[in-house]
Amino acid sequence: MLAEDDENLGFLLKEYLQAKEYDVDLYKDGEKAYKGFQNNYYDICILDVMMPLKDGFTLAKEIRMANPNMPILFLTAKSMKEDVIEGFSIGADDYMTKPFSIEELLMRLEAILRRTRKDAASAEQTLFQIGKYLFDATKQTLTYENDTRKLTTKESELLKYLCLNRNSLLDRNFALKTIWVDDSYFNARSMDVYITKLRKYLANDPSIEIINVRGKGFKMIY
Amino acid sequence: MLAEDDENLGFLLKEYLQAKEYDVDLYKDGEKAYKGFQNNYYDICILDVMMPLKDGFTLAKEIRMANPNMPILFLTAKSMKEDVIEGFSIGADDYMTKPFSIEELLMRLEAILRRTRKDAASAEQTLFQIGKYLFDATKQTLTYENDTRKLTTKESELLKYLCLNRNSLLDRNFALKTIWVDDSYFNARSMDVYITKLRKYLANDPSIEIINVRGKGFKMIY
DNA sequence: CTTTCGCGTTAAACTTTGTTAAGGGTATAG
DNA sequence: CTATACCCTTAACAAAGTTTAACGCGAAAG
Repeated sequence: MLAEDDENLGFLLKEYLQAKEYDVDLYKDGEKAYKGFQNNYYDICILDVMMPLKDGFTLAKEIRMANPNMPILFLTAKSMKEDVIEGFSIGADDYMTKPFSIEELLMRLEAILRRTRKDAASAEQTLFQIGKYLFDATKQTLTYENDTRKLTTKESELLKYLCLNRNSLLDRNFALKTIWVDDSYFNARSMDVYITKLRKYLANDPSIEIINVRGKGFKMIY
Repeated sequence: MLAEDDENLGFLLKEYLQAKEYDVDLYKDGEKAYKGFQNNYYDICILDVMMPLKDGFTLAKEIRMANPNMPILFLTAKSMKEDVIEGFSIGADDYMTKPFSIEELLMRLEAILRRTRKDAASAEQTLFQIGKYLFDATKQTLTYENDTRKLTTKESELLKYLCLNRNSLLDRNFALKTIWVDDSYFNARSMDVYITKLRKYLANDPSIEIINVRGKGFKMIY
């Protein structure tokens, strides 16, 4: 979503981004932009600050109210320090002052999308930072400072699912069915043994904990 | 991690960020920085581009090789368009040209951390100040002065709901259904046992009370 | 005033998990 | 073909978490 009241600049930006394979909707004032936002799903909002009817800061607040994670990039002639700071305090992801290089805008836009899409694509994630450890689920290695340890398949799978559920529960039966194929009593005990092993491996960083939730599963926090 | 060869600027930045409660390690050339990176866990890397021994771009490539998710912010006197573009192509999250406002740096840094920490922090409130106690619902810990006690899952859940209803009623049946899944007679008695436990844990600060509302539930006041 | 009911508290009973070590199977090297 | 190493499971006992039981008390109901 692109909200920009300067016709020339707005059109130019839209053309440029479309040439880069982005789908762009251009709105020429803050109110139209907000209506457009409500009726579409956008990956990112590029907002001019000074616009008729509703300014960019107000618009951004409303957008963030509706969707706290929506990436926002401000685009403005205001370069006063206070404005930049206001922009970021609203929760902007980036703030560019006119005149700017259109290529730089693209770069910044992609830097933001890279981050925000990573979370969505995280099912494929294979590299995890666990406190001071680095865990590579593909190579099945766990590194602490200079010390790299090779993990077995089961260790690695279990740790991966704990990572994917960071700070929330990894359901016991889910883990058993995915990693151990069936959730028998003995497999459950086997999983407990593996939890003990992982706790030992991760003991160097005391901020990492694998907490048991009785009857439900485990959660790893850090 | 802060890599900056200009002594004055480096020191100033470090001081400023430390005043904002960040832990900062300052490195004065690219090679020292890389060694530091390997031996520590950082949340973000702030890299000057022109540095002795190893420039910022090269350093960034090496860092990203080791950890593709590491947030990187470039800080540089180079404002040439090609440099900005090179910085972002390496995968930078932001790029600031000198001279810059130190407050803006902080804002941009926090915008990046906001995104990358999203899963950790955003979900819901997890930290509660209960009188002189500090309660962390994620870590399941209750701290009084220097003494930290680990809570069990049920203790922690119950205390969390008491906190969320501070000074107002936590409905008995609501708590039973959310924490104990069903509101049978025995579960209700179990909850009473837990209330007793929490009262004991919180006894050090007499201004905290968990008051029973006969037939309705409990309310915690402080 | 007496009875009933809900809650406070403690401790025992029961269930699940933690931990260590031994056993069993399979791949790899000699 | 045998020996070894490695991974995973099973066993056994210890420890922790949760529920149940029992008894006492005081407030509400009759």
